[in-house]
Amino acid sequence: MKKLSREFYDRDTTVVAQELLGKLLVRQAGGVERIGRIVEVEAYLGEHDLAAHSSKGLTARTKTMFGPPGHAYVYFIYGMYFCMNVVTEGEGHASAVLLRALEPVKNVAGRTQGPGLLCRALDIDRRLNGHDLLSDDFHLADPETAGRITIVKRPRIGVDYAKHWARRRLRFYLKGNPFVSRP
DNA sequence: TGCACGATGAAC
DNA sequence: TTCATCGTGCAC
Repeated sequence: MKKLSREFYDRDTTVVAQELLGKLLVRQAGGVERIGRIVEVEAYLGEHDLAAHSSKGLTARTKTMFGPPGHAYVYFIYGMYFCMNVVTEGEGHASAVLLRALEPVKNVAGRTQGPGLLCRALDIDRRLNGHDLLSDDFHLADPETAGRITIVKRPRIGVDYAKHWARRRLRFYLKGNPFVSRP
């Protein structure tokens, strides 16, 4: 189980998003190591992408997205949930990949089908915004047990306000996986 | 300084 | 389809 490198994240966001499928999210908190396999993601392609928070420009909230790759962008939404992203590409590109669903692997209690639920299950909240994903307590890893997978491409969820960007198929998930939030 | 609304999830 | 619940961005 090898930790993903900085270089992995510093590439085209649609490529990183698809390659994240099947990877492991590792979170250590309170002496417990929790692990989930990524089965659904969405790519957010920078300042031009009207669905991306970074389309508002550099603000206190979007600061992490504008930062270096390989860091977590965690935000609070609808007054009750947190969502976790992985920052991609070079500093200033303001792109990221939203983790939408996990398949439980180790010490995962509660459901993980959806961005808000997976954060709750893995104890991910605002404290982890900007956290380096090459750290020991919070990172992604390669399971190195690669099997054949088929990737399904669909429009992103909940971004109908984003004009033509709403139509683009930037949501990726593992075909047939029962933990995908909205197959 | 106020206010509309959101990269959600659950209930009805 | 409605609602819980609050931070963010933008209008005033």
